[in-house]
Amino acid sequence: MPAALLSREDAITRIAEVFREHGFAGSSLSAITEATGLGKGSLYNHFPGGKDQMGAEVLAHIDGWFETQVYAPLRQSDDPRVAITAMFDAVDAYFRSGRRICLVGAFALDATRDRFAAAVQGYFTHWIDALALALAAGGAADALAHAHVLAESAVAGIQGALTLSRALNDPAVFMRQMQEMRARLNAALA
Amino acid sequence: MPAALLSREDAITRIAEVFREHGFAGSSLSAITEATGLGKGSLYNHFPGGKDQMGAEVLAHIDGWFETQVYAPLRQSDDPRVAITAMFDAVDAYFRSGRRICLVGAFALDATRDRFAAAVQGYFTHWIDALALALAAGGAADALAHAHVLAESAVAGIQGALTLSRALNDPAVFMRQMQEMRARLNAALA
DNA sequence: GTCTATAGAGTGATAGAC
DNA sequence: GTCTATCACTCTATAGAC
Repeated sequence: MPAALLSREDAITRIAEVFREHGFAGSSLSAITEATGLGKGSLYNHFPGGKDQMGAEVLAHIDGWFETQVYAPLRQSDDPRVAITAMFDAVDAYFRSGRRICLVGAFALDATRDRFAAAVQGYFTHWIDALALALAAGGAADALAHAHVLAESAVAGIQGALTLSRALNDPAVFMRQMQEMRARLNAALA
Repeated sequence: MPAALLSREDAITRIAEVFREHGFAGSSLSAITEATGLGKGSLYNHFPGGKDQMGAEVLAHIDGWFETQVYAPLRQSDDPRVAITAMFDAVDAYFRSGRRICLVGAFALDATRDRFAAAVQGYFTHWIDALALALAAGGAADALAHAHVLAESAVAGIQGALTLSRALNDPAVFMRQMQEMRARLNAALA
């Protein structure tokens, strides 16, 4: 077997960047061949299901990253304050301080959501639930009742800050809002 | 000359709904002809600039609505608390309690932003500035300094709640988060 | 020979422009 | 409705590893 020019993972991350830039519907196969350097034959060899399979695998790859880097630490940590700080550090790195959008959030907004409904829903529920667990463990004021709503507002705030940063073409918006959000969550931890 | 079957404004709002559902890149002219009942010839008669012009006019229409229903009241009101309540009522009505996305936010996320950069940026800066003005007038704690950051976080929270609501297919997320946001802003008003 | 990865011409369908 | 360009995708062919 000849050496692959690109590992499967490399191909997936490059395809993800095409989706980020043009959206799912706006990403043509020729843009994908250009970004990956793979011809159509190679692409269909790796992803017989075509664009839909590429979308699904990109989402699975993102989910894998968040699962190990964000959700699991939130669920397992002894010290919620440390876990939440680590979450924001990971989020800042992943979204390049607001210069990179959330592909799952972008997929959620149009009909693309319906093709990947389970993955899109899973991404956000896992995130919110893991964060709520950490907040509740930290004993947020009337903890269990409010932790889920607070976690929801944090995840929504992150998504909105990404949207705003990109709309205004200003990463400072994201950085500023993440600063605020860190403070809000820390304040909730008694 | 036969009577138009659809006013220009009706056509624009129907085109907007197509964009909301499929995104800009994913909206085909045939989907637009179907939604408007206008043939391709009629569409190019009304919008010689094609899809780009449709996008621009849809954004202008949205901006007009927000200018009169949201921004102007925020700027002009004597009572910031009343103005902010009115803003959330308008937002809730416009976004149908989370069942409808923000098209400007959706456009912001992919390459569509670059086609309409000024409109996208204007929508959010006008919103944030108007809300910051109301918050500062209401004497938010160390008012002028923090009002803009707080306004930014409110607009980001709205955008994120819309994303989350649609991702989870649950309007309750949006309604819950708007409730929280109303309380947060009211608390900031001394 | 089989199998995997490559490339790309060629398919019908459909895109946006007019 | 007509146009051409481009779409997602198929198919054939090639290379080299076993």
